Amino acid sequence: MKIIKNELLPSRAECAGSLKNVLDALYVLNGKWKLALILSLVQSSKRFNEIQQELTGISSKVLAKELKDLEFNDFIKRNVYPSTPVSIIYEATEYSRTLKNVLAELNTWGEQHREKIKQSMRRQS
Amino acid sequence: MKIIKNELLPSRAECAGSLKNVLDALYVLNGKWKLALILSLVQSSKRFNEIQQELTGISSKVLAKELKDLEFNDFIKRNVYPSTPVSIIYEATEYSRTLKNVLAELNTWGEQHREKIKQSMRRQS
DNA sequence: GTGAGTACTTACCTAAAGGTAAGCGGTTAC
DNA sequence: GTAACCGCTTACCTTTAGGTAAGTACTCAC
Repeated sequence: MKIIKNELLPSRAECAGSLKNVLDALYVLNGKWKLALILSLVQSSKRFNEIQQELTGISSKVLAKELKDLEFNDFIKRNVYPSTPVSIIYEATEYSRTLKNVLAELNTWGEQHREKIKQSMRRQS
Repeated sequence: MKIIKNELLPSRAECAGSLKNVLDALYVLNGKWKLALILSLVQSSKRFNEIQQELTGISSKVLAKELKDLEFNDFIKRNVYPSTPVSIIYEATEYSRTLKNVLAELNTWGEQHREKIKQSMRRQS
């Protein structure tokens, strides 16, 4: 196999750049729950138990950990309202809204993907 | 805190739906390398060693596993060319190209995010 | 004071992800 | 023959994610 080298092509550096960008994005957005959690709070602010009900399957331990992590990374804000009893509301920050397009695309793709899986299951049976 | 229930709001079901979509998408695209690997092969078909060089840090074991996984899920195709010695070229399928928008958004966001991190590092020092 | 709800924390455990290093079967170049 | 390159595989080990179950500190309703 011949490999044609063309150092003048601008694509090489661009490709490496986009690869790095995606890798960097994945680094903060990793894990099973992070993006779903951000999406949930972008849709509306919620309390701990409300989130746990919406993200069925997440344990309180993992939820607490992820919330701390997201707060540390400036994706969400933890608001304590001094009512009696105190209510704690988690809300998405402006920064997490910069993920709007990413989330929208993942939403679209996830829907299509589920359709595809369904159809390949039908074909199998 | 008063919770105003409004079952007529269409958003509730839509939110749950988009959450499910995102969760489904993340289910197949999980892991440290999967999306980067797809991106790399969407940009151009490559051989095993070429991929390993581009995704600096990935071990041959993990790369082999991820490639098998992605092939099984129809994201990539493994082509064996019977030249001497045989050359094995991995290429992205049409299906992996449906991730184009997702990857583009992750690319954009990842770049912005790195900028943000850089600036907050400067502020700290 | 008993039970329930809120927002967690803690201890414990398992499974999976992922890394290291070595090897292997083939080919090719010297 | 031997060294090197390709495309992996294997054995081994560490780290991490993530789950379970219980508990805690507080408040409120009854």
